[in-house]
Amino acid sequence: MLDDRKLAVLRAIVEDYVSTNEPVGSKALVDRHNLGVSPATIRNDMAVLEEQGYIQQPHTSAGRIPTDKGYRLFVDRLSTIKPLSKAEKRAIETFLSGAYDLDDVVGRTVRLLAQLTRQVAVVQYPSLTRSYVRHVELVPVATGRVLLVLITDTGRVEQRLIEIPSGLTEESAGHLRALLNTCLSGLAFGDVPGAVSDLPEKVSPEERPAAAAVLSVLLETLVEKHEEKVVFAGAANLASVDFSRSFRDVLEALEEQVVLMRLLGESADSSTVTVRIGTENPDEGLRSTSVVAAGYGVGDLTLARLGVLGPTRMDYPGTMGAVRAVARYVGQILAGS
Amino acid sequence: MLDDRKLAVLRAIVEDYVSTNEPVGSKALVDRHNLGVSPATIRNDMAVLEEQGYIQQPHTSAGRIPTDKGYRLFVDRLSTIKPLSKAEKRAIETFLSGAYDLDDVVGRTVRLLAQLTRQVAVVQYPSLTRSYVRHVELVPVATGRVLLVLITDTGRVEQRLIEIPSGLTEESAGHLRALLNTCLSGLAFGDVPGAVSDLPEKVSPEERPAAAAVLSVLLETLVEKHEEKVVFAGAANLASVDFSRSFRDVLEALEEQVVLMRLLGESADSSTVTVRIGTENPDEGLRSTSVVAAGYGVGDLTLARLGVLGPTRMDYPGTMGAVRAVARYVGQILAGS
DNA sequence: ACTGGCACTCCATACTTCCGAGTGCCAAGT
DNA sequence: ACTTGGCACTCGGAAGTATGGAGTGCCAGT
Repeated sequence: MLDDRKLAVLRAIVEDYVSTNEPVGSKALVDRHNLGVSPATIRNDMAVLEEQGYIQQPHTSAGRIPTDKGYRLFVDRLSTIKPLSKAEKRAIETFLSGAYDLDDVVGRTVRLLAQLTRQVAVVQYPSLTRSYVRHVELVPVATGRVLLVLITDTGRVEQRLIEIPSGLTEESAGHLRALLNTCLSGLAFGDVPGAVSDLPEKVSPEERPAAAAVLSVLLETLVEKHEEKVVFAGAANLASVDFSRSFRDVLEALEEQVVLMRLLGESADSSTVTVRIGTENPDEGLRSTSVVAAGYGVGDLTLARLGVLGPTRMDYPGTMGAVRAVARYVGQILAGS
Repeated sequence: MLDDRKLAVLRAIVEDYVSTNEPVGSKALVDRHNLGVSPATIRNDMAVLEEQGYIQQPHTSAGRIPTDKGYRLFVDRLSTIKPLSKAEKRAIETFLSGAYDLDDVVGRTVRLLAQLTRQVAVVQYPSLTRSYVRHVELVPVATGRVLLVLITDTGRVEQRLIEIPSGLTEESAGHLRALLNTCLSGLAFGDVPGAVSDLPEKVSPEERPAAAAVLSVLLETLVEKHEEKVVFAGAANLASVDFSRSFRDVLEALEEQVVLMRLLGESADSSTVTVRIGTENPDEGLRSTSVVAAGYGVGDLTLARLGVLGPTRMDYPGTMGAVRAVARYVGQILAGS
């Protein structure tokens, strides 16, 4: 259907269009890439490519630009992920190694990725559902109120304020804390509900209401609606590109946690880089953007995902390289802490 | 210098320009406001106002628009803060009352403020320097590593990972934790350095290196460079306005914590609403924006600041009303939790 | 199957025209 | 001493009008 030269032409069109941001014509193509044939031949090829839906012309008598389908083919078959330069790798290392807690790691990562790709970076916090409980803390903060602090093995710290109408003495709090810790330490979040089901029976009757309150909050807000946290950075980079859609839509989408989560997609294999192009995107208003994402984690375990959002007219090989590299380094950092 | 009618003219110009976004001429003025004089008279007044620097014309033979100085006069002497409508107040209450921890309060607040004013909202987390220590926690997370968790009376939870080369037994950790808590609980952050200076002497020699490590982190990253956290929301609202400067600058500024902090300014009196207009702004690139900010806190104590950033061409009375109202409600919420 | 030639299309740019809102100023009125 | 109507003037923006060039499709020739 598409012989080698036609594929080469498509590749050349994508590359030129990405770097110049202008529709590319047959003449320009043979000038810049040595294809060994004349413009007329290229024109015939381009006619075929257009018929198949890989490229299109904005107006009659203008050059061609790739369609989403064209980018898809390019990403799948015509390009390879571009490794970062030594300098870039070093930059990543030095930039990430100074982090002192999880918030800091995530914050640095998202800024780094934005800077590296000159696009909008999105990073998800290590998922709670795939983490393990390291420590549970109960801190009475006022009469009738207790702060539940939960620390995971990935360094994530979650807090919830709990109302305990019956009050809770310092002593009972200590008791309950000890119980919770022995019960939960080392447990995967998914196993928490089963492990605590019989806990109310283990405490004295007067402590039971408090225990129930704590447990209900624990299960409700932490386990069931396994809170996923996502941050982004580099929105300023959107300004340099002009989207067909007013990029108000894009900014709005970015500020919606839910959309952001869907954007990164379900984690397939850990370190595989996935690309979603233009209309492949679930979200309205992001139809003119592409998302390059990858999972990150420690060892085989994928903890969460991170990625980059940019115009469909994007340097896919370079972006994929950056995303892959950053994902790996973040995994290393997390493993080492 | 400026008689009453000239002031009325300036007020009318500001109001009209804010609502129409078009330079306003003498004819339009007398039509829309019943000033009781003819356009020619207004023209004379406008000439004076222009000479004094309160208004300017974009081009010869165009209407006038206010200068920064004009807005300043308007805010200081020609307008009063506009109270919110009942419906808006109710919206604030219901929206904020569902929050379950500090992160949630701040997150909701910033989104609420952005929605209310249709501009970019900025909220600072309750300042550590003005908070009190409620609880200190030490959690060993791996050999040689301890997580220091610090909880303030405002519900803020800070965490730092600490390397302890010599290691720390569960027992020593408990001991140290108890010491820290008795030492620091209830203390203002400003008083922490003094209170811990003699702490190393109170622990057994083998625990001393660990104690020193913990203290150095505590003092360094929490007290000295009293970490201030700021978040923003509503960047999408920037899209509807077109700034003279490419708003890339604005977005960049928004992603800089430091700039954001400076933006809100030093807290003067708690609930006074302050306005910084255009060039009064410290930051380059925000010269075409104005900031309306106020402190919030519990009782007399100002914990931090929040505000709104928008174009100088802004509905000051309305924005000031929204900022003031939200600041008050946040204070109430914090007081009640 | 490829290539050179050729007529055609159409976008972008630049240039011109034209209208009207708005101004400044002046002389007359109160 | 203000205020006002009148008037000439300015200038930006919209709409219309060339013009050039990049790019195309097609065809006949190799």
